Amino acid sequence: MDYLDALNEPQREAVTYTEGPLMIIAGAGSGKTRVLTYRIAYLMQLGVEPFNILALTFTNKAAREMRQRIEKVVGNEARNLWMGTFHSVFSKILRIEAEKLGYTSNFTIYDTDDSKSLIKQILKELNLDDKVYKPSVVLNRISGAKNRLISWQAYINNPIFYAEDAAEMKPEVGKIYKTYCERCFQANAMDFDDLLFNTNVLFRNHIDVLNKYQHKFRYVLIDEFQDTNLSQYLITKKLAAVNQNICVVGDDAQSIYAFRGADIQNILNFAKDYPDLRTVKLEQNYRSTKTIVHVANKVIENNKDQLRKLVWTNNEQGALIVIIKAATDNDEGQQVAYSLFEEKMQNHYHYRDFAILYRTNYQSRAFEEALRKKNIKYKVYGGLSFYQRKEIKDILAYLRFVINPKDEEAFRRIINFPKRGIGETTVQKVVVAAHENNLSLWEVVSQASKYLGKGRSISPIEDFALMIKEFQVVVEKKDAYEAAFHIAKGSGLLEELSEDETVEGRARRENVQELLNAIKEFVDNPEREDKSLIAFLQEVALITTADENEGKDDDDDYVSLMTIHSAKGLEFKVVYIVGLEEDLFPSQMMLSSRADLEEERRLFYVAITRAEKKLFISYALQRYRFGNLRMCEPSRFIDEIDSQYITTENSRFSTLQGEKTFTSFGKPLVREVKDFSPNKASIKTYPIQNQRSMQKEHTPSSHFTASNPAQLREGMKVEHQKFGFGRILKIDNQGTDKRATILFEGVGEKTLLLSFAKLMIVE
DNA sequence: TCATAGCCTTTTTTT
DNA sequence: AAGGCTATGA
Repeated sequence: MDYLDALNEPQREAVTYTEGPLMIIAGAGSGKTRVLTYRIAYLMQLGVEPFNILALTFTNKAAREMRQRIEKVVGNEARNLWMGTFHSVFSKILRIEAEKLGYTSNFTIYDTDDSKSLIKQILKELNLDDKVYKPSVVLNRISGAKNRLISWQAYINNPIFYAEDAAEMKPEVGKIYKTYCERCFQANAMDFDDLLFNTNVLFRNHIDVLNKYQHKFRYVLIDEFQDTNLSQYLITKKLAAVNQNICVVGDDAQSIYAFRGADIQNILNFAKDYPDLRTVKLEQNYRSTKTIVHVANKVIENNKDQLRKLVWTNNEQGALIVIIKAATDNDEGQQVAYSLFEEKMQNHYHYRDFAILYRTNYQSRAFEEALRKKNIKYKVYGGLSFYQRKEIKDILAYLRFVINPKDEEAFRRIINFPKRGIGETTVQKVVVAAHENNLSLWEVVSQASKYLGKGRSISPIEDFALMIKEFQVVVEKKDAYEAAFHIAKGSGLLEELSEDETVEGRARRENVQELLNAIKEFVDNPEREDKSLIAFLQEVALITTADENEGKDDDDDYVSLMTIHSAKGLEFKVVYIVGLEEDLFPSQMMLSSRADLEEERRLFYVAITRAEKKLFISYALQRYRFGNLRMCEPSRFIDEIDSQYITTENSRFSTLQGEKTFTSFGKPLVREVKDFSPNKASIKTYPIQNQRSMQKEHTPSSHFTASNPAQLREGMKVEHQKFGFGRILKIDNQGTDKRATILFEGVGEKTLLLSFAKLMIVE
């Protein structure tokens, strides 16, 4: 245990104080992961069996990394630790105990899309307007209730909730909640929140089960405690009730998931639940320069709700924080790319030492373009996950349905895809028959002649039922990979894709192949005990973008582009926090819905503290948002930074002042910057040839329509700002809109509205 | 049942 | 800018 010598005093205590409740307040960069790793290793070296330790992390990735690090200290015994996210650990337990709750162990996990589509379905049935009851808003409300352990029964019986909903003109939310839960149950499905909610129900109603796990998990650890919700906290509290060996690690200053039900009060109130709680504060930062630590502290000081602690460091003073002012979002991209390259050259850094962090995913575009132009390798994290792609979801839906034929969302997805002549009317008939006879959709479909009588639509339905039954036999007999391959082929999905010879089509086929490979890997992994298709589907349902394509790159030297949320837990030598504009960061949603900005500020704090050596902050004065150009004001957060730590010397912004000719999209433009004081900047850009628009006042625009739509003809080669080169396949002329279907190289077909499309004729 | 023109909405972060 | 939804006609 010589690793103890390398730790500072509070760190050592955090590792070795093993008996009784412990709270570790770990400031940013204070060596939290190290402490957690050693703590678990230490426990094991004291003789605690790995299967008696439960460690809950925030992401699957964090769990995997920690397991590897522990393995380095204690060897492959670490494999037997119970370690993972709340959702993954308790979905496994629920699978074992499913019958006790009236589910079967092959239950489906509904993702957010499934939940939303089910809500849409329910709205239709209840005759409610989905513009008033926006599915995402309704789901949020339901999710919030579940996370606070408010059942639909409690919700309906509580006049306060009804009043709240009525005040928002949505009095029927309670009814939707009820129906939603009933339908999930009928479908033998749980959504993300159910995994936690039902675990609570299980432990409440089945004391014997609770006892079993209480004795099994002698030591419980929770990482990122500030981001747990009430439902999660109560689970762990119950589990730790016997042994009282609960250790939570967190930092209230980094609580950034309130929108998902995380409750910062959990960490603020923890001491009340455990009077003999031991608290350890890790306040020495080993990651960042003095400048960065100072600035971070200063920013977070503006929040009222917090535990007292002072993060400090012995590291060097370090460089000042550089503010980059840009004219437009594209200019911001270029300046950041330029600065990043300079920084790399001057300091002999690698690309992997850099991160560009933004508030929303769509902001990545400008940076991708600029980096690509400079031949800088980058990787965008987040956005659309592999498992959210249509072709993947289609296959998964087939697999889900074969495993759990009650899965209504999967049913709706596959019943007529690939097309087999079962339209909406027929599906409606099935639904009605199912309701009348109190059966599941599958029960009706599998005995179609009995419940649907005669009719034109009956034979395709019978064919469908036969196909699924055959798949079920295959799943029984073969391993997960062979079964999945058989289903992909037998369903007609592979054939459907094989007809598509566009670039996109080929990419889809590759994705399907990759999914099949993933299943094969799953089956071939010797460390895995449960190789069933059910196990695979459960794991896949809980995979997030942060967990994907680990170590699949031949070359891992690239700049990381991601949202601030997904940057939590990571560190980079040089960090660019971009898009620091009012309405964007802090987000407009926060500005309008809540008076205080504390969570947005914590988000800024998290972003700042990712940086080790140097921090850049950038903002643009004009930006495309929701399809149109807006003027932006610099974020109030910039003003909150201690001005003695700021420099703007690197900014190229001053060079934009006055009139300047530059090119955009191949054409020369004049840009005129009149006034660039932060609050009143005005920038105009116009095409140089167009004399008339130069004389006229017009809306500021950094782009212009390069081609008159009237000049476009089918067969022409064109260039689009975003999609690159393409050829016009077809122009539709009817109606008020003109649009063109264009095949873009490497992108596939896009249909664009010509009055908006920024197309340039190439030949 | 299916394809499509035209209209309408979107408008944050993610297990 | 782009995707979803609906009415319409084949």
